[in-house]
Amino acid sequence: MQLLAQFRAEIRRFLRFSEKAAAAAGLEPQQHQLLLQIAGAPDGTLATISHIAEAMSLEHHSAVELSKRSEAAGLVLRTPDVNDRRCVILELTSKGVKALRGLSEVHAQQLRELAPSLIQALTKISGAESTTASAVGENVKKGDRR
Amino acid sequence: MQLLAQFRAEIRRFLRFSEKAAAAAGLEPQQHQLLLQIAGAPDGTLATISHIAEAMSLEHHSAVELSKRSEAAGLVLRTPDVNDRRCVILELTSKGVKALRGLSEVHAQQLRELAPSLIQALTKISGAESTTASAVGENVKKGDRR
DNA sequence: CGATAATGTATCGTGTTACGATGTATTTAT
DNA sequence: ATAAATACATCGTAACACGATACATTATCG
Repeated sequence: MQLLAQFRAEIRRFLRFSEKAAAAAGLEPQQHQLLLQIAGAPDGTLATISHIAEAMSLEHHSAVELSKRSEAAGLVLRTPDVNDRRCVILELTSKGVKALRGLSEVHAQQLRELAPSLIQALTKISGAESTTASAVGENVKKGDRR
Repeated sequence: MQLLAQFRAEIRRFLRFSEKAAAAAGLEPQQHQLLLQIAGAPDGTLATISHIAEAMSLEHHSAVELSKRSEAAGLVLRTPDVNDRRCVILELTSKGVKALRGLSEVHAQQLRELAPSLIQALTKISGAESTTASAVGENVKKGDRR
């Protein structure tokens, strides 16, 4: 039980670090993720709205909105695909490239620090945590803590 | 570079699974996290607003608001601490306990499935990903994809 | 070949959530 | 006793995602 809680706290710490890093770089958190997924598109492919929606686990219209905000922020370029005129191709502007580079650096660094405890939590959970049925509500009577 | 993107996509998939699971149980995602962190408080301690804020990486006022919404939803109990009347103790209602139990079950299950690829991504990143400087913008000319 | 389905993107209104700024009550330190 | 620190609360604001809906383009099928 506490395993799950600890794992989530761990992940949340990472995400919160990420949010702050993005903000420090002048980006919204999701804009950073958009840049990352555009740059991280599989080799030989260009990012489309649908690809982003899939990679970011968003509905397509959320990806549309995100890409437009990011375009307005000068981070990405949206160009219609000439081959399939239903598609819109997303690419990074040089500003987007620079922002992403800096962010990727600190993120990789941070992940090197957090990886051990994350891996440990994951290992414990996938190994143990046979059931949660035992330990919900195993708290303590009011008064004797701290 | 793609390593980071893949790792984030992986995490996002898990979080999205979690959101859906919470919704299916009639909870908001953050309400679920609140329950989890209340139940997951360190042995011998009761959850306070500040503890939750710390565990969830939130500002205290966000934790206040979350706890109030969750109280209104009948999931948690907020009782003033008699020892330190600045504090508010958070506990699960039986409804909260039930919801959390079900959710923890499916989450542990899901994590057992996702753990391998998450661990793999983490390992690769903390090992390799020497620098991100190489592969930003290594995309492909428009036209030959898909 | 023309109607219909499927695909990809777009728009709008709505709700959740988190934050900063600010305020109040309680406890601790000097 | 007064100042400072701690813990919680309130309010206005903004990001973000979603469902519902719409429209254009491409695929498919009789």
